[in-house]
Amino acid sequence: MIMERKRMDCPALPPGWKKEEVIRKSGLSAGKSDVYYYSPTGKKFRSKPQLSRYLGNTVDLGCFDFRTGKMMPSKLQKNKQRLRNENFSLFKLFWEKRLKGLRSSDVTEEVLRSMELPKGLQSVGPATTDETLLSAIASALHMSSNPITGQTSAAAEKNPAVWLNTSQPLCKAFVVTDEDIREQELKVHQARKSLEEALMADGLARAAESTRDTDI
Amino acid sequence: MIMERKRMDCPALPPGWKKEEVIRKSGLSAGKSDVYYYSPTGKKFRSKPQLSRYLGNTVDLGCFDFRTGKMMPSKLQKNKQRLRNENFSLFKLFWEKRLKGLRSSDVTEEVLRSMELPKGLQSVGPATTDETLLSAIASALHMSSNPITGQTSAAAEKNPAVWLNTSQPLCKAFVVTDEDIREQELKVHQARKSLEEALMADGLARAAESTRDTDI
DNA sequence: CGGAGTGATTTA
DNA sequence: TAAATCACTCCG
Repeated sequence: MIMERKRMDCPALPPGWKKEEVIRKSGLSAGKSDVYYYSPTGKKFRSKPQLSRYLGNTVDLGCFDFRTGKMMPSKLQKNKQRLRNENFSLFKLFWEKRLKGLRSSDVTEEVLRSMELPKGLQSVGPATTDETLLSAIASALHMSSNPITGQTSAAAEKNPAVWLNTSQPLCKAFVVTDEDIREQELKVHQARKSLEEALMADGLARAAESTRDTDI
Repeated sequence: MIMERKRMDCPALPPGWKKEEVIRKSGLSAGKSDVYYYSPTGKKFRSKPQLSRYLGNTVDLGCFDFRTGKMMPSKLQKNKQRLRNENFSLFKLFWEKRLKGLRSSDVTEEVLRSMELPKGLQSVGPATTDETLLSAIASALHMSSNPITGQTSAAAEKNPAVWLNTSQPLCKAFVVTDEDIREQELKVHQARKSLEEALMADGLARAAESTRDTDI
């Protein structure tokens, strides 16, 4: 008599959490298994996202392998990398959109309002802090002194957050006159200068310099 | 209003087949797209190999480009090359397996039974003939006088037909004594000699020489 | 348990 | 490196 559907203790989770593995008996996926977790109160969890939402910051599931129920340190590196990339892309989308809409007359006001980061930026991953994002901002301000061609891939339109050419701002490829160039450069310069001032005034630039993620 | 996820007719396939392109919306691969095909009965196909297996010899997908859904005559040359290589690898898989199981006492009998090629060898690609395979056999008998290391890739286990190191026989990397080597060499020599005799006796060697694929 | 959507792996 | 295939997750 085989004992299936047994709820096992799961040392990687807080005391009282149980893990269960159920083998599929028929169909195309016969032989595959589903893994479930049960909270101390008996609530059932069917996926890692569901588990993460429930546990929140009380447990870091970054390197938790849902299927085995064990911590896999190897996963940590990949997750960190992925989160950083997502943050960075989101930041650029956000920032370039801001710059694009600026006119020189309202740069300062705009920059100040920019300090409220959009929801998407704030909610990416449990380990994400405003500090990390601002660090990215500070970095980005100093890294591009190259020719600007704009985004050439059509994919950028559909999914700008990921498909941006990371060395180019968010705008389509364009043809411009010399006057256009001067005008645009002025706007960008003013916008950047104002942002830097705003950052300094707020003490945020310092925070950005001393972030824990030093390997960006 | 953008129309996504629309199943389009695909003129390159038989009537009733549809093609669909779906853009990935999130995650690391956001912005990339997946192409699917649907048979007249609604079955979904997610890759060219899967499609090929289903259509078998009823449609020649040699120059079919899965992503665009169109026939690309330029692909033909490459495919011919690839098919030949696959045939060749399949042959070696087959033959080395035969040799591996031989004992010197039953070499001749084994060789004669080997003339029935296994199904996998006979059904690869619409243009494949026994003649082509026998040509490959004849070639292979005379081309390898190199050090033998065996197959080192773990992938060879899963997909031997394609992933064989084409300069090495089908066996795992091994450690052997001098005696092992002499014993094995004897077996291989005898097996090859017997095969050559069998080929000659059956008139197959001639067929192998005059195959249409002269550019192997 | 199915299957669309996405990650992971392998290949050219 | 990017593209193609394959495997898996996750939620209905």
